[in-house]
Amino acid sequence: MKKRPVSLKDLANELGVSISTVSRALKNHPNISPELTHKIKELAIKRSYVPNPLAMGLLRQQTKMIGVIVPDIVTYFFASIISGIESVAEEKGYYIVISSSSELYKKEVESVNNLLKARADGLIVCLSQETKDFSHFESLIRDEIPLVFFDRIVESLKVPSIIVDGTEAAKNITHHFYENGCRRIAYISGPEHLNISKDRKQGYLKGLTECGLQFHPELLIECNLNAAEATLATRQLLNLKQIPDAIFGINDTVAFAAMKEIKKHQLRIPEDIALVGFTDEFHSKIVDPALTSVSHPTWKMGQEAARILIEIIETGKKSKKQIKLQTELVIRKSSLKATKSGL
Amino acid sequence: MKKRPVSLKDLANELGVSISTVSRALKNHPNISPELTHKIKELAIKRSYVPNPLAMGLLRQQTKMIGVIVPDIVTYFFASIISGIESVAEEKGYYIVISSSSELYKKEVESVNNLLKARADGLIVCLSQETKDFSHFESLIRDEIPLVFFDRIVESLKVPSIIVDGTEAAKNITHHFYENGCRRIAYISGPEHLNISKDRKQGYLKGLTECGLQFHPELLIECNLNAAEATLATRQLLNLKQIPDAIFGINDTVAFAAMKEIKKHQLRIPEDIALVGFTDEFHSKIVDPALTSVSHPTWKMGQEAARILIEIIETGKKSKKQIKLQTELVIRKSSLKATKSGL
DNA sequence: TTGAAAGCGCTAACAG
DNA sequence: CTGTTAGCGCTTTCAA
Repeated sequence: MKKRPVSLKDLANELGVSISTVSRALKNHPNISPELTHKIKELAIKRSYVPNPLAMGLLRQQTKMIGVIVPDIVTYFFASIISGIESVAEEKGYYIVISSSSELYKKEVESVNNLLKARADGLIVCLSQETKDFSHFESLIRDEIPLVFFDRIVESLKVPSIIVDGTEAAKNITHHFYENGCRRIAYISGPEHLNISKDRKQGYLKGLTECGLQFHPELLIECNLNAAEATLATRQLLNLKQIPDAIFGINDTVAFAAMKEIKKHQLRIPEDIALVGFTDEFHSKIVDPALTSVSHPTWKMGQEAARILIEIIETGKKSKKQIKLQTELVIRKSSLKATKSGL
Repeated sequence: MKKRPVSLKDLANELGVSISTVSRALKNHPNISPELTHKIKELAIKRSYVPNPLAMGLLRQQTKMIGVIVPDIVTYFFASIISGIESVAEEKGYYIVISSSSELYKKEVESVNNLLKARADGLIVCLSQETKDFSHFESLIRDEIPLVFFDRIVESLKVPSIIVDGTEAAKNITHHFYENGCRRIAYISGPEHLNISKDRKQGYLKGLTECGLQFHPELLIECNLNAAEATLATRQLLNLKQIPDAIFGINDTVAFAAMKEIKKHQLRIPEDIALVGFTDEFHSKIVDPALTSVSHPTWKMGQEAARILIEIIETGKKSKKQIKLQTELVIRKSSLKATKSGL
């Protein structure tokens, strides 16, 4: 049985003063005599008084809880964004509750509801890959619960969001492939309804055009963002009469799966097929060959998301601020076909 | 500005009854007429009434918050344990707040304090690798805050814990190496003060003895649980006059680093050096060659930890239950030197 | 300069 | 069967 922590009342009783006096002294209210203030503060420390957040929350109608919904928690990408969120949350006196949707629409809805029941002050969300219906978010907006999206967002909803410039990044990848002598560049994309799939696809196509390459529909495969489907997609590419000489995976999970499948087919990376991923997971450096990937300013993404959310929570101002951050192509062995590039 | 959610009072006013009547009806108190009960419940649903957890918490002196402190959040091992914790927590009406110590003692202490301030109902903790002083936990115990350790525990404290049988697992690894023809088996261990280091070391030594192998002190290196130190340790092993023909890493992070370093030295895995990790991370299958590792019942570990903690929270009973789970050696290419083993 | 009282949302003991 | 009241810990008028 937990002991009851000391309350203002306890301190008040011990000193024979009123609760309000103690309350005031502790927040340096000018109307309390310096001596009393001092005495009260001393006792508070001695008894290790900590204000009861429940009582404060009840009074102010706020929990200081920020709900964070992510598709998964086991990738460096999300873990790092969460870290960023946490760093500013803590600084501002909030704590975060993480909820993983496991890429499932149903679990995402559940998470929203749970967080709502727990009276979270606001939500930071990255959509699950299944999510096509947004009514759970619309009702949040209706109830004016502060909400911020990141990475995978709902474009039709006027909600602040933090994204990266996936179009630019994908375009750069295509150019990088081209410069390394690749001419049949394949793209394993994600579900078409996700902004990240669309953006990167657009960049891919743009890059092809800029490089004077023709678009071959059979080189663009759409699949779910998991290893199993990516393996199948890769297999499909490798069974083409004319196989690609480069593959761009929409994320590193996809690229890792592709790498495995390419090796299985006795093809060399990058000599036969150059490979590039996206998001730059921890293990990009560990796989063999090391995977070229697109690193994201994840920490910053998290921080920005938290900053915007807390701003909305505390000022009550609505915002539709949309922040687009730039990424960086981290070139490693998996895409370095040409020797000319002095790398 | 968030709208105030509906309260019992709102419902009571709308129906012209008292608050307590509404409260009772909603929890099927027998003393309320069926019709009234029905009417009240209907309105509650219509207005989507949700009880205010802050008010409940204040009344019952509990937050329904479970604090979870882990060394990191980005490994599959911890992410999966957290999942397990979450599953039973949710079932029992608790939510969890995850705090990462980043393997830092200072951050661990901070996390404990934050969770304490937030009035978490209990804590589930895996020690940071730096932690040697346990006063922050002792004060928890003094205040009778329910506490459960997992994996890396404080043996001197009488606190319930969930661990795996690392001794048995390490012994099996040694045998596995031996059966594959290895005779100079090295072990890259973690900080000596951690129970996991000690347990596995003991198993390693036991295994050597059982296989009739001599212990060579230069084949046992103690390092911190990170890639940089593991790389150094591996280098040290590879610079020996007589290099090992097998390396056992205390976890997969260490093993991955070793793998990289071994390859760098132009040695083949497993032909020149067999390699085995621990915890069976997601990427064990992705690296080349696939890494033999020790898989943990992570989901179950999390569930058990949560179950025990909640039991303590709700019954107030003290417990020193110690659960030791078995692991499984998952054999992959990195350790299969011999062809005789029909695998 | 300090205290008393109301109220945040809820439950439970006590009256009717 | 239903209402009134007190109280969980805290802040904040309003009184003194």
